[in-house]
Amino acid sequence: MDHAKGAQYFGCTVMTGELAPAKRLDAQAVCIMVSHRAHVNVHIQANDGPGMSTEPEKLRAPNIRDVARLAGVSYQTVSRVLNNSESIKPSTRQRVLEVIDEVGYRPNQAARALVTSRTRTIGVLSGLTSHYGPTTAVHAIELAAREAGYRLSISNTESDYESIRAGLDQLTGQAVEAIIVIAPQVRVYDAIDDLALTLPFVTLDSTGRGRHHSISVDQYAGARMATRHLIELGHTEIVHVAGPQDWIEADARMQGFLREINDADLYTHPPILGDWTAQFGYHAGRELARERDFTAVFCGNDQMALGLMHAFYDGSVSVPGDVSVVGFDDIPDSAHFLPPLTTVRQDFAEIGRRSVALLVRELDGFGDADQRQIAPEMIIRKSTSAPGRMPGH
Amino acid sequence: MDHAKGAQYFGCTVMTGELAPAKRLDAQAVCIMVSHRAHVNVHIQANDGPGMSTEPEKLRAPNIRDVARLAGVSYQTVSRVLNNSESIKPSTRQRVLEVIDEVGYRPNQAARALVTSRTRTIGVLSGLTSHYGPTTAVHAIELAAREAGYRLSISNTESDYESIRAGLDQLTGQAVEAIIVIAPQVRVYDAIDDLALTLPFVTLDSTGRGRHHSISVDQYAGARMATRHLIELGHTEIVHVAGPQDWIEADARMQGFLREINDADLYTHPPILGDWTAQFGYHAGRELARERDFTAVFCGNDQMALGLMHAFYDGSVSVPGDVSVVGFDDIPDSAHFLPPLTTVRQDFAEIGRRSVALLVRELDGFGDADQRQIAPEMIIRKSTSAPGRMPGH
DNA sequence: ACACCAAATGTGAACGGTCACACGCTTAAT
DNA sequence: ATTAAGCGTGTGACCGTTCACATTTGGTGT
Repeated sequence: MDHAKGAQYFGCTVMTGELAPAKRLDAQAVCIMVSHRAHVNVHIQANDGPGMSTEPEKLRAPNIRDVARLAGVSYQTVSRVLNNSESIKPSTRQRVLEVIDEVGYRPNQAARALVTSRTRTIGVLSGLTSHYGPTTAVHAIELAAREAGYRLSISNTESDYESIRAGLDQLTGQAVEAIIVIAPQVRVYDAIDDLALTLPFVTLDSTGRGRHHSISVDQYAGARMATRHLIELGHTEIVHVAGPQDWIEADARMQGFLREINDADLYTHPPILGDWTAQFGYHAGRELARERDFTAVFCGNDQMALGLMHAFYDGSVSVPGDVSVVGFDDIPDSAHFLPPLTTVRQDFAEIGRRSVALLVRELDGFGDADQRQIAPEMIIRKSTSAPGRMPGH
Repeated sequence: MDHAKGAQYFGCTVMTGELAPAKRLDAQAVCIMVSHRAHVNVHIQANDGPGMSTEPEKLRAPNIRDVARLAGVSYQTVSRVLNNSESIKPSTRQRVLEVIDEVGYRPNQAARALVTSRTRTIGVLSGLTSHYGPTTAVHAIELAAREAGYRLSISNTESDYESIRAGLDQLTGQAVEAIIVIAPQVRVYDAIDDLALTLPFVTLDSTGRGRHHSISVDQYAGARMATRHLIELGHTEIVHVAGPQDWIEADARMQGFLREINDADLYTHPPILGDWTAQFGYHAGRELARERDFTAVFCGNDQMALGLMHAFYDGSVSVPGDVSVVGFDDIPDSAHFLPPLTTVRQDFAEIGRRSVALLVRELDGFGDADQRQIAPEMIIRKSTSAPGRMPGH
């Protein structure tokens, strides 16, 4: 015999009469009341949507036992229907589903999580979420996760160690089942190590350093492609405007650049370390426009290339007439820069999708996980040409 | 007397000997075992971080009762400490906190949500999450929500009714306590109405239509500012390249434009309806470059302005020499377009913050909620000048 | 008619917290 | 001395679901 106080059902208080204050009506009595109430409820619902908003009393959403009573089965049977159990007679399943639909029953995720200790949540630790790359990846991740029956918990972070650690802490505190790290900074690894993270996680970087999973577009290869493109056009004096030193991607791109320069036996201009912004690109461009001891610039991303070209325009340095410029990322706008930017495209959405696939396979034990490195693609537009030649139009 | 099977504590199986298979050790016995285990655990932890990863058995995280036993208090006392209850002796609190720290206890959110029926989650329904505006807003929302002790659940959506409805459905299914809608499309309202949404929600649009909360930068005013700027420069033939018709913001901007044109008694060029992308702006620009029956263009956003200027460049239409161009949003890159774009800045982060503040006040009953409309700001750069005048440099 | 097996369904406990209330111990007021 | 009030703490029930196991049902072989 189970107990309760007040016994509110679908917003209707059922008085318990002579019973002690903390006693619930016995099962039979409730059953009768409930049938009645449910009937009323169905009517309300017809005019009023699934909510029971018009009832004045504090309302209570229907639960699995309510459904069970109305369908004339046990709560366990309802649970089995919800979990697509094999051993349910089709007619029973049908009836239960009808009731579920009728009363607008939604399973309580918290209760489910509590007993299964599975939250079906993937945590995303992301830095610079307002930039194109991370943003696109997160979007793809959300879609893929939903597809696989997971939800997302996103934690934005600054690049300092404390913030990263706090972010990870927040996620684990929410009992996420896996983590995707899109804050590809060196310090992330320290934080992960320090927390002795035991759940599956993926980082979206290209180094493959450490024994953890990582999925990414091959930054190193992309940088080599970009640099080789310039070399093949005939450039021998190439400057690299790089991303922040503590970003893994920035480092990988710089390594690719240096390798290619080295292989071609060219003079190595010291790279300029930037912060990914167009603003920085502009400042760098102002400086560079003064020197002019180069004929091409490889920028760590498209935004910096944009700022750079702006500064070159202001300084009457023609692109690509005087100087060729290559970017990285291929953000949607870069096709419309002036001149349209030659750049290296990376498929952010794809890495998002793959990282989810990988984690889901780890968590649920099935699904496909493909190879890890994704090839970048060289997009040749109008910001590059052979050195010394005037622009195409 | 409470019961359990197998009684695993911190990953160590405690054999129950003669007891029936489903009986837990009595409290006293567990207490002893636990003290021992906890001791071991503390040692492990010192080398190994808070996790108990090295234990071979299936592990179980410490719960409130484990903490209570180790601290020599009841679980209720621990609960009170967790919830910052007033009536706890400082020394007791201290002791409990020490144990919590020692064993690395984290409260189980699912259990808490189950009993309180509060998830402390705010749902975000967002369309086009990869665009600058929504993205920036979401980022700010995440920060503000975390600040206020809420987490986010994000659902991305297409612009069709079914997708919007599915998104809302997903969020309510997760029992979010409130919803922020950043998919400011007309159909959103239909979906909201149809679902008879009973929880607090905010839309980030400027119409203030309906009786719900909405927080936004005043799009209408912004569009008027932009248009007036052109008029004041002396333009009389102004074209508007608008956003998609079903976007509330696009409509508001168009209304502002039309109003200003009307007030100045100018000829009304029929607006061109676009899709926010630079690509569309380019196509529109190709067409417009052919006509040339105007001297200025007001674009619904910066991206379209970018594409437009690209097309103008290709068509040898000088900006601002032949045609002035104004954008909307002031994305970070627009200061480095060629020419740098005159545009209307709106503070996406601020609307994100305010919407959270509003909801938190509604949910928790305190906090400050400021006025709803936020003033946009006119940013004058180099893409506008008086008609017929040659570009500034 | 019988036991017997599989399929379909039901029962009790548990998950890890919070809430309402009860209880014991001081201290101040009668 | 007796009672009242209040602080600090403990107890039992409950939130809504799933799990392990128990029980019923219907069909079959002998």
